[in-house]
Amino acid sequence: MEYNFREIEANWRKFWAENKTFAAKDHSDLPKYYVLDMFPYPSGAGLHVGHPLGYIASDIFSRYKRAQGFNVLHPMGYDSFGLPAEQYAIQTGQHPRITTEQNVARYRDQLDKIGFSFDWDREVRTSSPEYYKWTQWIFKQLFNSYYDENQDKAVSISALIKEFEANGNANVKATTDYEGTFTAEEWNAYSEKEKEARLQEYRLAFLADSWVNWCPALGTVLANDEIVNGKSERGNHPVEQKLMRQWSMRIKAYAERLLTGLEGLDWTDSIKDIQRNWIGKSIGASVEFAVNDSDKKVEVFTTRPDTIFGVSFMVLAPEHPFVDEITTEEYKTAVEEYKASASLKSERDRQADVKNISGQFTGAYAIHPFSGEKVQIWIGDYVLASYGTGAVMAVPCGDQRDWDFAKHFGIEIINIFEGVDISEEAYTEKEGKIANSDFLSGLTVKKAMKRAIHEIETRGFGKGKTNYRLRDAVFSRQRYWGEPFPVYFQDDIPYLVEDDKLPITLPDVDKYLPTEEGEPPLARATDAAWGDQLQGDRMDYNTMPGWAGSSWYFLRYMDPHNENEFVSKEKVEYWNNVDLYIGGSEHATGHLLYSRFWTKFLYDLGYIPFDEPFQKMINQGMILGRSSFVYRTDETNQFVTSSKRKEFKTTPIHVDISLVENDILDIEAFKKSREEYANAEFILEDDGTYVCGHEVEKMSKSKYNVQTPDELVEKFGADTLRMYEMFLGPLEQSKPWDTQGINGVHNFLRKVWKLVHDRDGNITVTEDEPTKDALKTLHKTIKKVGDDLDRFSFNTGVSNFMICVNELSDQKCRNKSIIEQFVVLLSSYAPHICEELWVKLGHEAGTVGTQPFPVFNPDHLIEANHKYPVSFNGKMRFMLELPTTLSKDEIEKEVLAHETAQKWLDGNAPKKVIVVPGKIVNVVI
RNA sequence: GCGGAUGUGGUGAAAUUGGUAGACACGCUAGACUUAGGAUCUAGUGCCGCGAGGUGUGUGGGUUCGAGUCCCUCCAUCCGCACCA
Repeated sequence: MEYNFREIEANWRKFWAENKTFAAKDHSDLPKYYVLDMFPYPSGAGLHVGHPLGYIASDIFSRYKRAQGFNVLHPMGYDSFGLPAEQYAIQTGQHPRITTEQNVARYRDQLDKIGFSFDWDREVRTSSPEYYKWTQWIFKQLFNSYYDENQDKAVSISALIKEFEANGNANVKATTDYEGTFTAEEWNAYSEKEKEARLQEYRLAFLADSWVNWCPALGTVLANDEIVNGKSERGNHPVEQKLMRQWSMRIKAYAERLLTGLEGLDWTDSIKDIQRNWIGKSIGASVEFAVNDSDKKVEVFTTRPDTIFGVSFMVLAPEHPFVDEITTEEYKTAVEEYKASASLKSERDRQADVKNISGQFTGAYAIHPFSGEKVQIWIGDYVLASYGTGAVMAVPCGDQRDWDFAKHFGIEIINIFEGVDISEEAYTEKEGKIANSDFLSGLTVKKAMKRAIHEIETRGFGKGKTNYRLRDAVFSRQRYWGEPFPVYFQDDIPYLVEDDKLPITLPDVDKYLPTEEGEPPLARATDAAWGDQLQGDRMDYNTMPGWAGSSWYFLRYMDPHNENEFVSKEKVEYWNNVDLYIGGSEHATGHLLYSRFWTKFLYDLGYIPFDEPFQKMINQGMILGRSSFVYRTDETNQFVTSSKRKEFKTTPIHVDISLVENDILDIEAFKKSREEYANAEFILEDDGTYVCGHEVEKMSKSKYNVQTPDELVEKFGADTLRMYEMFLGPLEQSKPWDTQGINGVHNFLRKVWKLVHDRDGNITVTEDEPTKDALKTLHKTIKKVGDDLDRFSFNTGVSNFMICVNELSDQKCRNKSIIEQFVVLLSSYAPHICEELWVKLGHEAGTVGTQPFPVFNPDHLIEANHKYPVSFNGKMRFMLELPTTLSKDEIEKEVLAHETAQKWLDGNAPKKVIVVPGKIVNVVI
């Protein structure tokens, strides 16, 4: 009887679903292990073979952990709010909910076919009201909180209001955009609107007029991480800066904790570096420079306060608010012109155009706070308005950009470094000694920094300061298919909807487009559509961004049906954070940063007992497509086979990979595939076949190189697909998809089947004592497979199974106990066939997954002899089998006595002989 | 420019602490068998050479009895950041 994978797999899928074999228990004496996949956006295209790669790895690992005696949480869900469903709705008028449901059903069907051990009773969908009720609830907590820098955590805003009422903001140290001070009397005299406006500057979720990335083509604002090279990540549309009243998240408050928290995480260095870079911490000082003949003070941020005596001019960003006020009459026109030309350049152009030095003197002077000397104030577009204070103190001797600027405009360059030549370029090393700098002269850079900050602080014109590049995250989108805000407006003041009114569900609209006035689609909803959800003058028309729902979904899996809390304390305390997270690295600055932020926030409020969501993370590589090409002649419209294409002028054309097998084109199918090919002519290989060319590219519909898991499951079975995806190479690496090798893996499973069956399907296992060889093979495999799983080396795991089966087959092993343990070992990789064989070997159905992982016994690997590779000067010359009991000297004697050794020695005595018992022998001559 | 990752046969790759480079698989070559099946079996397959042998892990150097692995140099590819003060 042949290995009938179709029947076997269908049966076991049904069995697992009916028996809820993989349901995770919320209460258990077993230790817990939480394995999580990044949940997918259910797109209309369905899954291709690249998507399940990580899911297969995490599934194997989950099954392995179960075998090791862990209570494993391994859930799956859908990040089901998003743009494609909405774009489709705009085109067709079909509600995105319907599209989404269809796509989810398709995904589920595809996932089910691969035999994952997900606990489907815990499925979450970010677009379901039961789920986004709690996304809205978390938003409310953020709105109701501010960041207290004294306690270094988020605290309820009501505490802040009390403090304002009692003492104003004099004693408050909070993360805020508000820089002024007010007394209790002033606060209490504020109108409600004024109070709320002030509070907005403290809340962690707040409404503010801010410069946002507006994408006209998508009709919405975007967060910084949603912009790649100045274009929208989705659709590659242009993005412009626009001042808009938007919801934002004060993620800046968590900058330091997001940075230091990385240290304890088992993530790749590259992702950690990307996050560090994104947060962009720099330590230095803020210093005020008084403007001559003015009461204005220009604040600058510098990382090199030690070089303050090297300041020979200052540069403001052209957009700096002081520019107009300080510019002297004489320079008004020139400054205006410069500002105008700078504003014409987009941020991106300004960044691209690094080599062109430009700037304009304002006519104004600043007073150096220490020397009291007058320094020129310039404007220049190399200073960015959005970073630091939008102004720099220019130290040309120590900063290359300042040096270039000074050279270009002929400004004095003061050298404050001892024994360093700065005539050709600036000295940017943070080493050496400071000179020519009053009280800093003679100090090392390090000491001078401390001293400078100390002096700046004691003399009262600045303070030590840490700056972050991380910007607050824009949190509203002008879209339909997202979470509505639990917010209504009364007299333009935002109010939160009460908890018992949550969720605020999406109202129906007539069109999924902005209104004529440019309001978001939700503004189209009639009062009737809002129903009794409507409060105040109007509801908030924005929806939340894609990352809202995904920032906390890993918590909901722990308690997915809880109607009273987002997660119960008891359950989150048991499951704790994610032990292993598998997903792509493309979320480095988006999802992975925002989840960490929300986790820390919920931790601060005492709702969860951990402040990092994902302890260990593995980023799987991308699976690339292997495109096939036919070559059409430019003039005669013939198709030329690959080897002869150089004889003609041809254009390569993508051909659907389903029409190609082993690079050979199915000519008849090709002719039928498109009308224009129906009468195509071919120039063939000499053997009469048409051979296609190929190239490795990203998998995409337009390149006709998409391989779906469905067809492979149909052809070879899920177990083969699972093992083949793992066999392709290391999980983290990107690799091309190539179906050619899948036969090898399929044959392996057939060999496994044949270990247990004869040709007629009879079970052939014997119950005698296992042979030494079989025990050695098995235990070698137990050790290697276990070690490989522990280091997530899934590809070498597959090789080890193959080696094991090859050896057992060679040994004609039919021993039941050996085969049973092998089946248990293999069951995490190929669960269907192993369940089937397990039952055939006489065990209860569905229990192979709960068998303990086989225990490695090193005794079985002990050998009487070792085959020593004997090298001369490091080059292996021959093998010599010797008893392992021999001493070093005895080994040396045996080796040198060997006739091949005599040949290589050629009568000479060896200079030295290195013997590593049980390993190698090396003779030096 | 800065930071990170990766470079090994025709292909995907392996080599976990420095110890037989290329396991395992694909592909290919030759043969066997035939209940013609995406079957199985045998032998071979890094490169050069009939062979003995030589040579070989991106380049060049170093440490070592011994280097894919450790150190230095350079090159290529990919990813992230980039006038960040």
